[in-house]
Amino acid sequence: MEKRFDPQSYERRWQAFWRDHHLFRARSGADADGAGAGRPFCIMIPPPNVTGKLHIGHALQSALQDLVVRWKRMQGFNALWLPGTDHAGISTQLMVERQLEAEGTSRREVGRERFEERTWEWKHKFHSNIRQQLEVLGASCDWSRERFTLDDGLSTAVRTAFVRLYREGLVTRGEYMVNWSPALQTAISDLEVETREVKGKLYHLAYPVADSDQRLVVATTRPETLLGDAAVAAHPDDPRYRSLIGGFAVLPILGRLLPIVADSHVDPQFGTGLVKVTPCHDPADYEIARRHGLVGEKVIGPDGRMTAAAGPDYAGLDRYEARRRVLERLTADGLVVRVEDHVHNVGHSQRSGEPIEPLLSTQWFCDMTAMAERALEVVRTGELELRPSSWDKTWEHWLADIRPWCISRQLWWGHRIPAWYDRAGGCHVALDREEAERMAGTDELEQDPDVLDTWFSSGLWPFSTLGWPDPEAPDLGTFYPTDLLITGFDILFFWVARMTMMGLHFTGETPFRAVHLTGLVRDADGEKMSKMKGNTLDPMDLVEEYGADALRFTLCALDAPGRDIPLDLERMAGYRAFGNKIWNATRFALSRIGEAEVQAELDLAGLEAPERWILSRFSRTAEEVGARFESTRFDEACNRLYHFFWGELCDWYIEFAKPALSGAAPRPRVGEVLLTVLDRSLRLLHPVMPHLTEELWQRLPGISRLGFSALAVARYPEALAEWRDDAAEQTIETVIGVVGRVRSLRAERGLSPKLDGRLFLEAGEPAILESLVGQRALVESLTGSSALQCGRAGDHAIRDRVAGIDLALEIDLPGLDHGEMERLRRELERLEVEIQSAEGRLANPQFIDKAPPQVIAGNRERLGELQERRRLLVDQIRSGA
RNA sequence: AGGCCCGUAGCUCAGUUGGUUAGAGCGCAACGUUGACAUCGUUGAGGUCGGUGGUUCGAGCCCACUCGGGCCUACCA
Repeated sequence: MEKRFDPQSYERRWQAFWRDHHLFRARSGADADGAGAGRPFCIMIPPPNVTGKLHIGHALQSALQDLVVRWKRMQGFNALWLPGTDHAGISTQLMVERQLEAEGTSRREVGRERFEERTWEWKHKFHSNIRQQLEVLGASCDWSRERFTLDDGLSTAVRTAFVRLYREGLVTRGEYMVNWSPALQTAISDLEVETREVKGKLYHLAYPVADSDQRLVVATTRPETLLGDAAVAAHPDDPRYRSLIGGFAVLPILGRLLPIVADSHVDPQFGTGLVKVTPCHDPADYEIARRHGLVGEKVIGPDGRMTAAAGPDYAGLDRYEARRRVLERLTADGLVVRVEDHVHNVGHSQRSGEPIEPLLSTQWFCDMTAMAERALEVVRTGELELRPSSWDKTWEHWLADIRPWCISRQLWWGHRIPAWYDRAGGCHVALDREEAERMAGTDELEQDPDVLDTWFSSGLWPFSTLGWPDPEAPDLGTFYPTDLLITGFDILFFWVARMTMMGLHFTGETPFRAVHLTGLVRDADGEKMSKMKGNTLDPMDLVEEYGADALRFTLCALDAPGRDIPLDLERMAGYRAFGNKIWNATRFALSRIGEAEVQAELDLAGLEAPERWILSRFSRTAEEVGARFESTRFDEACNRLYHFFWGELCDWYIEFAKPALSGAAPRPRVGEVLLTVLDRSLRLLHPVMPHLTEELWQRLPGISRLGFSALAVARYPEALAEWRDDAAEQTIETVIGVVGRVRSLRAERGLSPKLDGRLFLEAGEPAILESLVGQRALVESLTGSSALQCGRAGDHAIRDRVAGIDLALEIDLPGLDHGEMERLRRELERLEVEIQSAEGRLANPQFIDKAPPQVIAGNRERLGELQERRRLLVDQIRSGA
């Protein structure tokens, strides 16, 4: 076996092996019902945007999903991890537009049809990228079931869903205030708006009162919208303006008369207590205007420029240029009373970054209230579990106050809205054009030019990918509802909530039983990764440097619930070293076990304590790891795997095995046990480190008789009651305690490990002493001592007490020097403090009265041990002095 | 404005239903290498758990207040 541990040398090979043997293909329909098919288990991938390459967040989620699906598969489940990609309307369109721009043309110039072709070409190119990257990570997806949100099946699902919602009256078309992105030239949903704090100005502007020489001062951050004002409003109880209500103000520049109205939305404390009302360009003003039956002018167009309604001086100007001009004019007219600095929140387009423009616009909306009600309920009842549950309140908060979802986008890349208009303006919503023509009674129809919000199709993902709306679809019957969703908290509302609502609405069931929400991957300093900062890590680079398994282990081990993930490369190097450890432990075993083979069933009869100990520890570990996988505590599962393999199997058991394997102190079937534990350990680790474990497992002698074609489909280990052995654990724990203490004693005194020492067990419970003597060979070899015996050592021996045993190390050494004396005195002081506190506690009648008996007994035992150590220490100091 | 999360060793983080002796990895120090692994081994130093008060026989863990950091939701022009 190669001495060097080199993940690059085998990772791709096993990916190809798994793929070529179709090990990850799930069974459905009649095939899944057959004997031995296993219960179905399904995870849907959060489909990455087809535009890009995978980032580290994808790597995290893929590592976790793959862990779960591999684990379930090894448990005998008919496990499906369904992969796919999302067409990602806006970002894909932007990329292709950028490409066209580089070619000196534009989407409008090439036309819709050609543009869509170009985008499909783009899609094909990047799509294979993503698939390949997932494979490099070791993802055990069922590629035969791969889906794309724009493929035929999913498009049918999207149209079906839209038509049904329309016929149910939940999807409607109408003119409302929407978030408009002037850069993208499309409406966007509330979720795609990100509020940022902006340092701006608050302008106090004077509006003359009609038929009076009075002036009203309004405060606004957006003077340019004045051109579209429809009123001036004050709070009804504001005494300053009460007398003016019902009168009129004169709109500066344009000279229009504006009614002065009372509306309780106005905050008398803010600004001047007077608001200019611009119904078409401010959501709050829109509401005020609606309440008072006012209409306003649209003075800003979809392109962010002023419209003709703004008057000839401003028409065609950019909104910010118009602001400057309006201010100039007002200043000249002496109407700018005051300008204050003002920090306020402004909505920005998440995609394109520019301030969004609230605009009155005709769009398609989906009423979410009823669906949200059910989504709330399933979390309340536990039918759907959010992990960690701290997200429950956020879920409540958002869903309880949900507003209509603007689902139409003025884009070209996406699902075209299945609505057709006849010449008379009649709207026909249908599954396809033919149906629409039948409904309209004419073929002179024009399809709505808009497409649907990308998240509309993503919202159907858990069932559209399985064949919905076909009720007979075999995959749907077998795998829906799915079991677990693993995704980032950042798309809880965008995606998880919408899938839940749509799933409940269309299938009557929650699309998954649990959602595991991951944090954000940050750099080692906890900074958010961003291209701007240049601190991004490309998972493919990390695979190259550390191997996919180390990357996976790191990501899984850092996935603590409700926390972001600080990705520390030193830590990843540590887990690569863990791989090296596993590699070398296996290499050691293979070189020393002679004819031994892995056993399917281990005969426990006649095994000695070290063997019984490691089997018992393994069984316990398997139980703990399984429980933590089940509860998606991947961090804890990984820590246990790490500590078992390194801290127990390598640090102790292999050391115990050495004298036995070398023949110095033979024990029955030690090679067999070592190999079998190794086999089971590799299985246990496989879901996290699939490549390394497969590579090593395939080399173990005897695996061909286990009946598995690969580790990836071997049986996952479970806790075995017959492997549990408390007596062996107790014995070996004592050995470990004694060995550790003797090593400390030597190290503290600076005694070379080569100096032979004679180890005496001076006192202790006879049974424990006996079991320890039974492990004489181990204790001697691990402490560098000889002649382990019960009995009294010479006066100058070093003495200590551990695990109820008084031990003494007799070694030919010079007397204690001053420094060592000091150290012993400090140790004594420390002991005194602890003894005092333990005594105090035990002397407290209330403690004795109320604490549970085990706690009291534990304290007593500990006090005894402390007192005994004190006695030995005092002796030591006396004899040294 | 409302909600959520975090503050534990030099760094990054664990710490289950409160049980008295707070853990890990990395880093650091000393020692160790012909026989699995220097991507290693052994030993060690280092925290009183952001602060204050409370509940309790007992608090890192529960409660209140408070300071600091982060995030989300929200139409104050």
